[in-house]
Amino acid sequence: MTDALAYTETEERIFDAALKVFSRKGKDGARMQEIAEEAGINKALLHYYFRSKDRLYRAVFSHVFREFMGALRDPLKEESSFPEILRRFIDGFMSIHAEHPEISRLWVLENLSGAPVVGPMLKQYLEENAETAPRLFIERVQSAIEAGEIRAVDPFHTFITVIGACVFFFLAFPTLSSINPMLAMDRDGAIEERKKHLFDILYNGLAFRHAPSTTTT
Amino acid sequence: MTDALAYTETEERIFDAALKVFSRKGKDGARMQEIAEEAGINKALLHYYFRSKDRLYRAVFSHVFREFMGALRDPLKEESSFPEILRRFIDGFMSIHAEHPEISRLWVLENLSGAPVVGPMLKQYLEENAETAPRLFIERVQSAIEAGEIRAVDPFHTFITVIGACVFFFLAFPTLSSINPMLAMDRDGAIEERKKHLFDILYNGLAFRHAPSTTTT
DNA sequence: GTCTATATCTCGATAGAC
DNA sequence: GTCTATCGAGATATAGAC
Repeated sequence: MTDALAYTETEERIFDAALKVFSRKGKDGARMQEIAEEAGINKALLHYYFRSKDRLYRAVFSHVFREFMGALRDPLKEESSFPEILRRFIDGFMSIHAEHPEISRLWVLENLSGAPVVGPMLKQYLEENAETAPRLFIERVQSAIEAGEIRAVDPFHTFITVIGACVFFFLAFPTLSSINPMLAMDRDGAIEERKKHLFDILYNGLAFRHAPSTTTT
Repeated sequence: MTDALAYTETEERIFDAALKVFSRKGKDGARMQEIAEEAGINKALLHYYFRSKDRLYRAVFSHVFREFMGALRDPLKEESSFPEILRRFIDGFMSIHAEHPEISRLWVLENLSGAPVVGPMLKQYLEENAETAPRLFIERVQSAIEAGEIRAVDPFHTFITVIGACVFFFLAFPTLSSINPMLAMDRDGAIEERKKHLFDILYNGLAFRHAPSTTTT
């Protein structure tokens, strides 16, 4: 995170620390003291830079929001075959999470407490932008159905299924590691395995079981 | 929740209220005052029954844990064909969440903060019980593969995918409703739609695309 | 068992020295 | 810009009346 922003070094340290703590405990559960320690400074400096806990949270969340929506969208704009798009979408999505699992943690925490910040933010984003990730994904699925490339599935539910199957791995990582300790022992290997599995099961789930029913015009 | 427990009526009210509040804000973010108001009593009574916030949280979580693991396991013990088992597993899992979305919220919150309570609890549960939901699910998938009923997928990743695709719908419900307002307008209908979609895409994802490669012996 | 009142502590936020 | 010290609100938890 905090890649290309007009932040000083200290602001970045605070920002990253806040992201980490907020994504573990949520806005209410997070402690300013813990964020300060994580950033290697003291509480007073947090307020010097961000005035209040609420402003700090909003700054963190809105930045993460924009980064995330952009990263989700980009692979969907490429011109490729449907399976190739799907593969890149899954790979990209998993890679973002591998590096920054905080993003969807923060997002889910928002949802659990009724989405007070992300709700209005997303509403505005969807109104102002034509090419958003969910819309593009749904359009891609619809085109593929119309072209006879995949079965007639519900595009929106397919979107939820793909996202959910990707994200859940990171959301439930500690529990899943308790069930299968190999996950924690070789996290990177498990993520690569998971990318392959996801494309395999999901594309197979979308594809026709026998031959395509229509010929492409 | 709180179905067949030796709790008084007041204890149940506290219990349900605590589950609700903990599942929205997490253990640290939850306020005893809010739990008391939700239960229609005052703070002092919470401490009378459960001594401390920590004990209340553990009581809530361990009960939810047992209920949940049992409900997950039951459909996997039935004697049926693989697709029928899968369908019942998905339907049952979705129905539990439709009625009690707090369960997986609480579980995910635990994971986000490093699983301090569920980690040891799950470890002990897996050691003491032979027939647990993850184990049974994996065994079912393995048997189906060996019988030539489905493709040779990774059973553990398949478990994660099925669970994740089910749970994410509830975890991200507010966000998904922003994208598609129909979800919130007809929640029950959307859940039934989702059950159908999930079985369709996941079973199709597991099945052979052409004919089974081996004949059953 | 259930309440009010209060003790004690922790948190977010600010004041002020450097 | 960065720190220490501290205020005041709000949190958990307890005491004690009924």
